[in-house]
Amino acid sequence: MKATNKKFSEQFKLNSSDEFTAANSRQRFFEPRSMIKRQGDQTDSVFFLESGFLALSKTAANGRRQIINFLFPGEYCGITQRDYFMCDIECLSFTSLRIISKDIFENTLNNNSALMREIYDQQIYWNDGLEELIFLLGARSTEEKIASFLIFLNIRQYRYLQDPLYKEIPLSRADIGDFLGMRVETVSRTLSKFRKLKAIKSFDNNRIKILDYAALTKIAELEDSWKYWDQ
Amino acid sequence: MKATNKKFSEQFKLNSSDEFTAANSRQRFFEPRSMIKRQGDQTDSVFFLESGFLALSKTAANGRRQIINFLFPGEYCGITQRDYFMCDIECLSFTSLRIISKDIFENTLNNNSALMREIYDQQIYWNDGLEELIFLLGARSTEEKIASFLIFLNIRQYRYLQDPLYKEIPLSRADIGDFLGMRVETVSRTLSKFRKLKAIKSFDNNRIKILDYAALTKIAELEDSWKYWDQ
DNA sequence: TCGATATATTGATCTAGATCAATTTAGAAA
DNA sequence: TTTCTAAATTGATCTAGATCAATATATCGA
Repeated sequence: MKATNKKFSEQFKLNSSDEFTAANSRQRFFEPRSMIKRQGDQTDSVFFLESGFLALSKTAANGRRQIINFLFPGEYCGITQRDYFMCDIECLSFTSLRIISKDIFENTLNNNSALMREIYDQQIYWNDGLEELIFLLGARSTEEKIASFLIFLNIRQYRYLQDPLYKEIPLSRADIGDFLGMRVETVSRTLSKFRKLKAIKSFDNNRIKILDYAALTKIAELEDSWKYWDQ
Repeated sequence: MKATNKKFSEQFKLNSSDEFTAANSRQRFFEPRSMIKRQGDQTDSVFFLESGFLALSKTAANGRRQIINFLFPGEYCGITQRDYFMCDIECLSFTSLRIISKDIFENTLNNNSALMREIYDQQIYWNDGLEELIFLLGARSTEEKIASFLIFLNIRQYRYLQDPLYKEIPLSRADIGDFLGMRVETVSRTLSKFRKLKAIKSFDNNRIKILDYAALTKIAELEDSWKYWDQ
């Protein structure tokens, strides 16, 4: 696995994946829109995303779905104190995943302080991001949310878009709405408006290109804190 | 400090605070509503909350305030990869705080794997909570949000309410609104409604007692995942 | 104790965004 | 290619919750 994963770990400086080899974990591939785990499943394994994009989402009893966050290559998921997953873990694109049993993950962590430190740091980073999201989902209008979201995705995707392997994450209007807490119609209307303003263009299927970054930033009323995402 | 803090660390099984003594940190006391840090301040220290309750909040350019989360005794705050705080850190009650310089915190962490593990675990727990919050703030109606919030606070406060030192967190209607993303009037109206249903009663100042837990749970449409908070 | 000031409650409107509905456009299958 | 099905767009209403406004209640200082 060290060999097959080398490209990603080198390119994105993700060393920790090297700790998990064919000997103590297994690799699996998924098609777009397939489910890796469902909410309520036991948290018996931890996942390392080698390539592709994931969405973590939870569907309420009334049928409304909330996307909690997106996962990018080089990130771990399934690290929790819960006994059961609170989210569906869903593939948005073709995905290559390393599956590590919870026990082995815990053991490796306890015996390798460098890895512990690395995953600890990633956890802090993830935390910072979740706080930003709570702010985004809270006190903001629809237009601000969508503008912020487009910038957010653009920044987080940036390094992958340099790679010929990757295209934009294929998100439906419903996905965007389920993330930002609004209906598809509202998403569509807002995107149409941005299109008329020449701030974005959409092409192919579900792909959005930002034409006027400054205009979007202005609509989003983004402030200093967002520079956190910019690396 | 080991001595003065003994009561809390014993009672709530918070050992890690013992790592930070008068020799490598300092204790400070705050009045309700005082600001410990403001958004934009440098992240030069980490805080350990010995007693009291804190709110982390961010105010947008347009004046709207979003409370990101609440902090309870025994929790750390200020652990971030950011150079500047994205939140105000505000006291909701009388507060006793241990202030640890970032450098010392980092050093101690790197030289003490048990402490690293403990803070790592707390970070995971915090993370789980943030994901729950994103769901709460997202796809839910006003009544669901407020009912969920009351239960959420009740559960998280439970162990402190056993202690004669503590009363309910003194939250204004504005605080609740800034957390759940609604206006004071809406909070007030919804609480009045719950009061008429005999689901809650309010007394003293800002204090709310749940009379009919089952009714609130029903309104909140809470599901399994919330048992996570219940410990 | 009595004002003075801040917060909570309740009522009357207004509006952003949800909901309902009708096309249009895209993608997949034959 | 044509046909079928799903997603996106656009328009017409409706409504939950915001906003505006008027008391009421609580807190604090003199």
